[in-house]
Amino acid sequence: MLLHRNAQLSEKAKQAVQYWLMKSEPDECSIDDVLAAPERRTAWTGVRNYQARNFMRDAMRPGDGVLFYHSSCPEPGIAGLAEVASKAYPDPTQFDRASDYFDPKATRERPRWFNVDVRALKKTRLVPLAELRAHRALAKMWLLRPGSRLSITPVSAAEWRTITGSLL
DNA sequence: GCCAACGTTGGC
DNA sequence: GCCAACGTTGGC
Repeated sequence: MLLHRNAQLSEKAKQAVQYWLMKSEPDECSIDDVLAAPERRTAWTGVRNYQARNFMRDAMRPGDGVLFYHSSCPEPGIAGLAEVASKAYPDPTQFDRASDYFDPKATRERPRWFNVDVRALKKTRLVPLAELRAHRALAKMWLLRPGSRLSITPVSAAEWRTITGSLL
């Protein structure tokens, strides 16, 4: 019985859905753009920050929940819901000389940058950054840390519930 | 366009 | 390994 319960628990821990916030500049790729794309899906290429890369490469799993955030725009904030749609794989833009994201130090044998695919689920009302800041239950969100600029940040299950349950 | 906060690069 | 210089992010 004890063994059985432990097995169930560890299985549950392994499969627990994780949550993320991913920033995108709407001029480049908005929630509408992804919803309009084939299979409502896009490759999250172009991330050139090691911490954000590591989240994708080492932690993200298909099915993880994603808050789709619009940044560097007139109304920064959460604009939609999405999910991780693939495991991480080498970002093809690092090998493309014509790409802004070309990295001369990356090789196919030793890729430096990875990305996942993201599938858009729905557009939501725009939840402005100021509203997130004002919400006490979100005080510890990574996004809201002073000076935080990371384009991919973890979201706790409690934060996810707060946002999807009472803000959207 | 400003600027604060970070991250990266490269000389030493 | 230090650290100054430079580049980038991203809200305002």
